[in-house]
Amino acid sequence: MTANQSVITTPELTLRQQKILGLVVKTYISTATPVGSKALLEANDLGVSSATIRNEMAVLEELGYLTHPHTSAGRVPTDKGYRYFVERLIGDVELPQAEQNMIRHQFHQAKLEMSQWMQLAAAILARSVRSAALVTAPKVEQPRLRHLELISTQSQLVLLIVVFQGGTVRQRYLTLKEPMDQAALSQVAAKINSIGYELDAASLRAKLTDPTDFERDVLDLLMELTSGGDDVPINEVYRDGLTEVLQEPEFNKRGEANALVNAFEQPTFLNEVVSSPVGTVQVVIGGEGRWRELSSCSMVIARYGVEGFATGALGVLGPTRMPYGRAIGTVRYVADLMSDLVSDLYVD
Amino acid sequence: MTANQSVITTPELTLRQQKILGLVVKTYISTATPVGSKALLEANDLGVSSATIRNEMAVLEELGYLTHPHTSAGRVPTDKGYRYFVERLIGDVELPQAEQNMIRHQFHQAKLEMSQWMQLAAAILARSVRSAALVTAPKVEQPRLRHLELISTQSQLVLLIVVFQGGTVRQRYLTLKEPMDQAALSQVAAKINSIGYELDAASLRAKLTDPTDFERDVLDLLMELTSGGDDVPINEVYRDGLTEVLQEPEFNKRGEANALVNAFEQPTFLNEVVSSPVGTVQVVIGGEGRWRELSSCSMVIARYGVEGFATGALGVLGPTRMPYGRAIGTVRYVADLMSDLVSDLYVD
DNA sequence: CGTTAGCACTCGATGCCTATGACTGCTAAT
DNA sequence: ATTAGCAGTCATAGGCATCGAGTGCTAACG
Repeated sequence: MTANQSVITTPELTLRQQKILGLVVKTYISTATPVGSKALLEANDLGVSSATIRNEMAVLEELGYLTHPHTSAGRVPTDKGYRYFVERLIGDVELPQAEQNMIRHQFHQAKLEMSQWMQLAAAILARSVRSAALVTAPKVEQPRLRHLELISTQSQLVLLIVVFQGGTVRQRYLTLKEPMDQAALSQVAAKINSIGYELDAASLRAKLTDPTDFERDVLDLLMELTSGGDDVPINEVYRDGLTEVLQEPEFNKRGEANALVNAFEQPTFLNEVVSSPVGTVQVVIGGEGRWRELSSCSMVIARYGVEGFATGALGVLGPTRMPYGRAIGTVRYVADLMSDLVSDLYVD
Repeated sequence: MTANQSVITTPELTLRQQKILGLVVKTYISTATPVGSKALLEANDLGVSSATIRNEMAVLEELGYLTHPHTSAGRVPTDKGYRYFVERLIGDVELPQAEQNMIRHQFHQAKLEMSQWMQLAAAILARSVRSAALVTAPKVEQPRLRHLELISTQSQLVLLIVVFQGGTVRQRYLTLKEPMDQAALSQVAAKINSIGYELDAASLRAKLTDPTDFERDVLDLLMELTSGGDDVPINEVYRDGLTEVLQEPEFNKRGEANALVNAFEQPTFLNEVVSSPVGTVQVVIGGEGRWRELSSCSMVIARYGVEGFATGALGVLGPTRMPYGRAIGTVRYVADLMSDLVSDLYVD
């Protein structure tokens, strides 16, 4: 293997350049300061002098993988550099067995409740990757009715509670056009329960012939609740680790910190991931594509759950200077764990 | 009324001192820079010269109501100064009618769902006070059973869903010691539903004679869910406005910002308020008492709901340099609104 | 031709100095 | 009791020299 021979399908980078790029990325990720040729040489055993490294770095800069903050500073990876690192140089990202066990153990110890698991998942992601973590609740695709309850409150207000197959519960209040007592409400509920058991809202509507006005209202509400629509439960998001990630030096600057906090509070970017299949981990570096504001942030996200049945999203949000290996490994492992849980619990 | 005659029961401060203290607090709150004697004089029509104001300020400083960041700077209120301001000088804190209407209007426009109202309450608080807002879900004291559902999933796991009077829903998974099919589960659920309707968990246990092992497990879980215990739904907290409040100049310093973000993510201070009755607004300045870390933060919090039945907490968290008048007025108004909602919906 | 030693150069960071000016605190006069 | 006047204080900002990490270039080397 000669020096300028390239691996895989990367005609433009020599092996040595790859090695140097990888080392720069790794060093910068762990030290947070621009890395110079000399420092790189001292910490790692490359067979060459600092001058050679400087030359290679200059080439890597010309190719767009590295930059300089200013003339007399060391090199810093560009987004393209990180991207190359993630795609080709990162190697094995699987979590060590010991950590996998630890995580699995924590899940087994938690109380048997979805919300606890999601909170736990967020905590694990945050601590393991040292970044902000987000987990959304799994969303059932075609929820089938399990049980419906109509509860009268005062002032012509009725509380509707629906339990769907798999245990999703939704509730909503409903105003009555004319008063009804609890007995009448229970009767309607019983009727819908018997007709609609294990049906989705559309089938239920088709099957319920000649509904009263009130029954029609209830059905409309059911449709609305199951279609999802715009009321995607933005609150059903579990978060952790914001404090820790704000410690990172890149968030000294006011603007960067704000962009991060904003994204964390309004994680619209999680919708990005809906297009990808369950099980694949997506890496967005420096707010590629849209997400201009997140220029100094990266995210590693994945969907979890059972495709076509119930899926959610989870991931981490941190500086571009993120430990991508750990992040990808942890996100993948936790997503797989959560998928198993969903498959155990929701699919019956 | 002579100049050194005091109002109410404040023997130590003359009227003029009160006026000056009030002006200093107000000016500092709106400008965020230490206020000097001259600036104070120019903006307000006091009948005296700057030298007199300086003398009075020196007295106020000696009494502990004001400080100096350094010799050549203007005055800044101390926590004691803010406290005095809030207790005695603040005057009318009721929101103007127009704002009340606007807020009420927004509540009427929202979808009829408790979670939406809480999110809305947080949003209104955050925007109106320009600080971070927190709202916790109302917690029912002695929840009575409305409906219980047992749903079999694979792998000897049962999902238990309970609907309580008033619409609170809790769910939890339960492991079976030996397999049971859905029919058997439904039978148990039906039995508990018929016996326990409108009972609290303790009464239900008393009434259910000779329970099977599985029934006992279900009852234990019910007790655990209703006693609240340590699993106070820390996730059932609605938040808003963190981004905005982080813009305030006091959070330029890393440490202060972190303390705030921490408190916002883990709002243990909301437990502080459980001792106070519904309807009273509590003001904690500069992390008085415990909350040492929150030395540059203040909070204005209140409980809402129906005493002894279902109550939650809400409030705002911001810099000590907080518009206390608006904060108290808004928190009170929103808390009252939420109390009305709870009373309409939960009490039947 | 790739590699290397050596060296001039760049530029942020640091420290020191000197205004500048906003305020105070004091004193003496009113 | 109040006020005008003034000396004194101290954070802030700008100017300037120093330092040093790190680069880019050139010439020499194998």
